Amino acid sequence: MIPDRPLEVLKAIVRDYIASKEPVGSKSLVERHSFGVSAATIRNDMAILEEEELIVAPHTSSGRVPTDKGYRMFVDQLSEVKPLSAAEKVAIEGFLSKSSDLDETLSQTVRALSQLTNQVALVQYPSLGRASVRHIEIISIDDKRLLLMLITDSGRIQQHVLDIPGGYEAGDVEKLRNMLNESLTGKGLAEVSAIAKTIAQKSTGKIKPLAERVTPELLALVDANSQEKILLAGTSNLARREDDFPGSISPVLEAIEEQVVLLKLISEMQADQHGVSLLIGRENSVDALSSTSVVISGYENQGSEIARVGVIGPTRMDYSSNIGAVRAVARYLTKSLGGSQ
Amino acid sequence: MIPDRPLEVLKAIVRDYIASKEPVGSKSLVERHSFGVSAATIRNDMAILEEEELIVAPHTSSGRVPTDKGYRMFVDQLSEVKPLSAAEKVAIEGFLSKSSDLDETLSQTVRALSQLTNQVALVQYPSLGRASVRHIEIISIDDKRLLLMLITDSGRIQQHVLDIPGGYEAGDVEKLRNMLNESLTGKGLAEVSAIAKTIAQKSTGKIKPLAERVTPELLALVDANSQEKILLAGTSNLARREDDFPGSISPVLEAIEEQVVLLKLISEMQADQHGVSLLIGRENSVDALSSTSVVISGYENQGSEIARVGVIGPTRMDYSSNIGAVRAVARYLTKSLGGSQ
DNA sequence: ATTGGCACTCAGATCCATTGAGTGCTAATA
DNA sequence: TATTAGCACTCAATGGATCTGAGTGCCAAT
Repeated sequence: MIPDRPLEVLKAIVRDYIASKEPVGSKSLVERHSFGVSAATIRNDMAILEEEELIVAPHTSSGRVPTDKGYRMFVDQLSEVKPLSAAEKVAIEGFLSKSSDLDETLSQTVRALSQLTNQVALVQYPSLGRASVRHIEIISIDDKRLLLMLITDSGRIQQHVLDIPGGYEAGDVEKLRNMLNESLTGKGLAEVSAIAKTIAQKSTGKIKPLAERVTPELLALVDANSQEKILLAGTSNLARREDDFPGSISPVLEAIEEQVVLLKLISEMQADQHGVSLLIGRENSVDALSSTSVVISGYENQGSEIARVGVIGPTRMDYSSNIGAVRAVARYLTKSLGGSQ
Repeated sequence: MIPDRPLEVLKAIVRDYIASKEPVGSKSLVERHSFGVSAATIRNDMAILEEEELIVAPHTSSGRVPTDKGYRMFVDQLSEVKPLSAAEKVAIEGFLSKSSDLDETLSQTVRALSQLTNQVALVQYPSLGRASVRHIEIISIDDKRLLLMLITDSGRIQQHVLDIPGGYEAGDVEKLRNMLNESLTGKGLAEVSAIAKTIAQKSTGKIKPLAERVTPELLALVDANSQEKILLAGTSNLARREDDFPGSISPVLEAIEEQVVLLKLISEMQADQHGVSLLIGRENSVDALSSTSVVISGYENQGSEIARVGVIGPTRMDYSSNIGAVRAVARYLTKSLGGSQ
């Protein structure tokens, strides 16, 4: 479709623009790269690119800037992404090796990724989807309160404090816990709801009131667990890129803080050839994010993809290194979760 | 010290400046407020205020702007703060009544506060200081892994997954848990360290290796618990106030994301007459925050102050309503924690 | 102590000329 | 046919120069 040299010109324009943040013109292009042709020829090529809407001129007589479509073609042409430096690898490993607690692992991961990329980093909590119950625990706190815990095989732990106004007996709690674990351990979260209800109904005698108090809370925990959640880090990195945003950054920050929106966005994305998924500029459906790009990869727990991790930044970002970093972090995360979780 | 009318003039200047964001001059002052004197007289008063460094002129011939010292005098003169509207009260109660889980309560509180004030809101997790062990739990996850939990009386729950490469026996775990709870429940966190070590030493036979594996992790949990932690919400509210900051907001955002700095800042603050503590502009020691003010109040759990909650925003903020909101939220939080935690 | 009057200041808006990077087009060239 | 040199043209950005008006400080009068 598009001849060879013009394509090279496009790549050069993207790279120069990312580096310099100035619209790039034919002359500076020929002197920075060795195309072996004159500026006039480059201009002809640029005319082709403009025809294809891959680049655009901010004003009649000035250099060109890549369009979303231009960036898209650029990344699709990327044959290899920038690998992490040894130092960066060490840094990630150091971050991730410290902990085997899911909360901590994720929060360290997201911080590491944001420092690595100088962008806003995000990580999605493992979603319930295929998660199942690993263990249910009921702990006595004092004579009128219990702590109910749900542990899923994705490593997520959720707890809730229950008031039992009438008090309870230790033996009953023990029995209920055993009942719950026997019937629920290993079951998918989706099944829990139905099973738990029958337990409440089937239980008899002294246990019944306790069961009827506990099971609804258990369901609430399952629900809370299915509420997808995102962890953010490095919001100020966006602010530092202030002038990459027309008008003000504030709507962008708002949109990013809006979990629901972000979740929808990243859950619709599908990995491409590099194991990462990209949305560039207006390719995403959120208006406030029309001048940002999102780089996402999935991470896995025990072989099945469970959630995503990535960065979000101005369209004018260094795609190559960001893709590399996101991919690497996703891999380390998978490794770290598979190993000790 | 400062005569009556000039003081009134100062208040008017602060209020007008907060509302209009423009330096305020003598003429607009006399027409917006009824001082019963002429502009020239106001000018004389303003000269006094300027002499006292309560106001300052951005450039030789323009209106005046309050200095940090001016804001300080203004808030110290505040006899009453703006009470919350009925709707706002309902909103807070709705937010807080939903949950008895500490994590959730705090995260909802901080979100509520940020929406109420349109500022960045922050809440400090209950600090260990006077916290003590409520319960220690060890849960079997599978045959090679245990989940260790520490629950403090401030309601904070901390957990960690332990690999036990050699496996373990259920009975041993049971015994160890009982030992730990007997000797540690009710003890202050500071004491835990010493006691736990003697347990590891005193334990004999089969339990010893397990105890030696578990107690260090328990200490690590205590340490993690003593790491103070802050929850933030509404960062984008700062961005919306962009032009209240000279240069760029990005260093401000960075400073706010720096937990250590913030913690130091708020832990040094002491409540004043309104039950709130204020730092205005350069009164705080963090350079990047020199054009922000911090409004903080303490909240309590079972009668003793345990941590703080507040907002941070541009010096040019509506002190009256922010103080009101922070104070109210702190009270609701205390109530909510005292009641169900 | 307060006020009207007045000369003075200075940030910000408006207008204008200049500059220069960059373009599109054309005619010549390989 | 693809490339190139040359040239006229465009237009954002820059830097005065000028104007305006809100606001001041000060003084003499009340």
